[in-house]
Amino acid sequence: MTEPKTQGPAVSTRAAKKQARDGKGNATIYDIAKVAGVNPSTVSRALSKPGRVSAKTQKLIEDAAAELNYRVNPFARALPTGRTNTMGLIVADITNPTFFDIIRGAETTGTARDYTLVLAESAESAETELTAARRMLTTADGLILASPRMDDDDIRALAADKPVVVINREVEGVPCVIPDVRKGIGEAVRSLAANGHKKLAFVAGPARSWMSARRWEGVQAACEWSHVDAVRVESTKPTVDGGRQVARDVLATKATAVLTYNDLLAIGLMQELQAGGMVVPDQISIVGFDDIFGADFTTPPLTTVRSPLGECGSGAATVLLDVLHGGKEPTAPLRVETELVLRGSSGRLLPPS
Amino acid sequence: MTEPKTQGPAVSTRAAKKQARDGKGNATIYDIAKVAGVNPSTVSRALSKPGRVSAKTQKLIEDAAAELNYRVNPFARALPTGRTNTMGLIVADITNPTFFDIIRGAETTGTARDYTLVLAESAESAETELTAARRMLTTADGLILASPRMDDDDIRALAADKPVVVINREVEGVPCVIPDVRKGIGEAVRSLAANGHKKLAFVAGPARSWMSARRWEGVQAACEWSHVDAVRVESTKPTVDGGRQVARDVLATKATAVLTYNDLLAIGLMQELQAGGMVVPDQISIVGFDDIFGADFTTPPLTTVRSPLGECGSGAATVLLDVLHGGKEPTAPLRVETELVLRGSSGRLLPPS
DNA sequence: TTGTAGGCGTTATCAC
DNA sequence: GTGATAACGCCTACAA
Repeated sequence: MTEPKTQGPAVSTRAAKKQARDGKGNATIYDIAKVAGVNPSTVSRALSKPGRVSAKTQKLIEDAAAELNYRVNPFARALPTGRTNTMGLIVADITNPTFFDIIRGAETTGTARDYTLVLAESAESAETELTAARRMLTTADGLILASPRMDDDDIRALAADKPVVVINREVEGVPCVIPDVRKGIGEAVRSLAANGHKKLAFVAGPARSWMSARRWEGVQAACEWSHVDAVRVESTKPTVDGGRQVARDVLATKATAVLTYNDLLAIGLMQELQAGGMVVPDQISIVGFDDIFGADFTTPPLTTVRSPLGECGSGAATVLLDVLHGGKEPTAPLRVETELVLRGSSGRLLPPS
Repeated sequence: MTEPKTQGPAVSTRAAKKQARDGKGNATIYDIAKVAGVNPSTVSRALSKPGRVSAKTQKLIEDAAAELNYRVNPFARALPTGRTNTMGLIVADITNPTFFDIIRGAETTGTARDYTLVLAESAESAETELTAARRMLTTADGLILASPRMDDDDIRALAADKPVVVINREVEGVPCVIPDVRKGIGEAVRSLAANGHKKLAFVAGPARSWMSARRWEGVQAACEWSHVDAVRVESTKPTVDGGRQVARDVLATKATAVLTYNDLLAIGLMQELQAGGMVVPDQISIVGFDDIFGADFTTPPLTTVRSPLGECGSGAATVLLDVLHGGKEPTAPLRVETELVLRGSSGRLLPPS
């Protein structure tokens, strides 16, 4: 590198490096054993379960390991044990910001406990999802499924193999982390009712989405309680574009307030309505779901029912790791709370002038 | 296990499953060999490199494998070969949408070539980044570093071990994928100049960011060409919040147009300026960088210099996989083009009324 | 407490 | 073209 003629730089060095330490690759427990003057199995014990070895030898071995810059070979370890210190996470759509916080939450708590996160995307397809899940389970110690689209039975089949935790959906017999939508939706509907709204439209999400069904139930219940009419509108896809497309149907309902399956739909819907000359919230109130990144970029900023996504991700990871470490599988779903984030896109209806 | 009392559901079933196939775990090439009546090593050959075995035996083996529902054990395979069909990706901040598209691009092209993506975050710390990178390299076949913060030498050290590809930064001797900022910045500055702007402020990114330096250079060059004054303003962090904080300094420059290191800064800056009563773009034009998710949520929607992030991710993955498959390391950086996305946050300056 | 020996599932290097 | 056999690096009874 420091020499004049730097031709194929990295490649050649790579080969050289491999040849270090007497022509072998990385240091092994055998090398440590030799240096420390003990048996390889003692090294193994000292390095995996401290305490099963005398303090003296322990130190001897640790020093030798440090000196040789030893690092375990994960594959060699995985072969007999099957454990890889790895957890898989499958999301429906990597670019959907809903999952960003989930990913981060899982990654952070995983890393904190020395687990690596392996990520895959299902592209909103139940089939791709199952394939990815199967593939991951061959190498990962456990799996987190965020808003899975596959059947309950498929999920249970996976869970029968290795620990699985589901986010945003309840599957009997499998540990789940689910936002409890009632509080947040209740707050949203009450706020809308207090502002004089009598009819509310709910823009639903994907048909296979368990969460969409729960949210619709929650909306109906809250509306009944607050004496508000609730009508349901179907969307084509849970994206900004889907929100634009559904605008026409929403208007047709004559509802003065809209609650959408997620923020993306809300943002698209708002854009389309505003483009059509409507004033938000003077002529129509819009409330989203999740409080994703960017929800407050809009004008007016989006009122939304926040799901603590990061908490879901870290909660799922925690449950998974606990089970992996011999803990019992939680029998009841881990519920996290939702809350209304009141911003500018909802409010009092202005009388038509 | 198959008995009536199914208490802890998943757990117990899991144990049962493990016991299938004569008490052993999954089918191995030995099982296949037995069924097909050949030697295990022949099975190995047939399954890994088709063609080294007679067509007849090949079929025999494949049938047996299918029947036994055989799947390779990645660890066993990795042990002798060291290959894992895995590539690592390290990003500075998982929740920064700049990286979303990069992640997706890498994941998609990786999956297409049967590689799994392993993800880690450095939390904007050079140290954490290096640690994560080292850890990944023990298990992954190669590494993609997106906007790395560590030293060039550290990167080269990693690259000396296994193939590494860098995104958003140029490191001598290491394959890189970098957006060429000149075109996009040129378009932006010319557009601003055409709208009568005479003085432009550039809000810089992190001091360690290679990209920030390139963008500042590009801005200076383009401004010189267009006879526009360019002044540089430092930011505390490349986030929405950082954008808000820098607003005061930006105003102090008396510049009528601002180009920020990234969209996040631009959005925060715009929010703060608007909160202070300024009208964008009538009183000040704002142009961001990257065209991240949500850049068009703002009012006015953000004008920005788009970097093809997804392309960067998939390009990096492609380069990495090519090298992994025996290709030569590209000697020159892979350059992708930037372009101005003209939206509402930039335009003609209105005379003070 | 420590050493011995066998195995985890695959690939690679030989012979045949 | 195919079969035997030795690694690969670590774990874990079992024995000492």
